[in-house]
Amino acid sequence: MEMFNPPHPGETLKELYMKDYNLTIAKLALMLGISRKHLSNIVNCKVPISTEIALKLAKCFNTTPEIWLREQLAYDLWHARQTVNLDDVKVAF
Amino acid sequence: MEMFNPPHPGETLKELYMKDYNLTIAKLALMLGISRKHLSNIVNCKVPISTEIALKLAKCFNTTPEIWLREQLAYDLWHARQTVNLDDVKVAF
DNA sequence: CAACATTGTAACCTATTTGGTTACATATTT
DNA sequence: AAATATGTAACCAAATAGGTTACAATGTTG
Repeated sequence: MEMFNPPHPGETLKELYMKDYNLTIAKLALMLGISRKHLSNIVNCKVPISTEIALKLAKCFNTTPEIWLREQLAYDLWHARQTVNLDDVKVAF
Repeated sequence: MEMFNPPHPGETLKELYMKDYNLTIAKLALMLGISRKHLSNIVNCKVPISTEIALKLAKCFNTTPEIWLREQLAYDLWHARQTVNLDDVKVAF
């Protein structure tokens, strides 16, 4: 159970990939075939990376789609822990 | 990249957990605090396990939520690969 | 067999999410 | 100053997650 707020994969995309390849949001959006607005929302951590977009990133940057989705999963899970109430869930033993 | 259709986590839930603990769909739904219909859809592989439900399963069966979500991820990814068209995605190098 | 428990599913509903377009104002570079 | 790049608002559409209620079809068991 992670103690600290894991990074949003959009941050990784921006800092580790777009920076290295000198890609603007507008250029990369075109390359991926998604809207500039949506990519902007991704790199600003406003929306999650979907399975479909993970596949596109994977092809574009020659990664696995899993690295994007596992980072998204960690991010989502951390935030869900802060909000989901489990008090009424019964334990099975 | 997995060659074969990975199992839906609902199958695991049914075969490995509900069977062991002798839980019916109706009983477990109550314990988790979700509707019987929704749990039925999960164990019949009709709908995915959400982050929230993974947290509930984790508390109920004393697992990590990750085991449910990673299995879901593998399932989703495999199916997305069969449908998402990546032909128009440009490679960044 | 009769009674009961369990299940799948249909019909319906609501809120949220994913993604798009267009337009405009603000940065940031050159 | 001109050109480029960005954030974001106002829209919109399709899909998703999850709920309720009701009913028919199973299984199970006294």
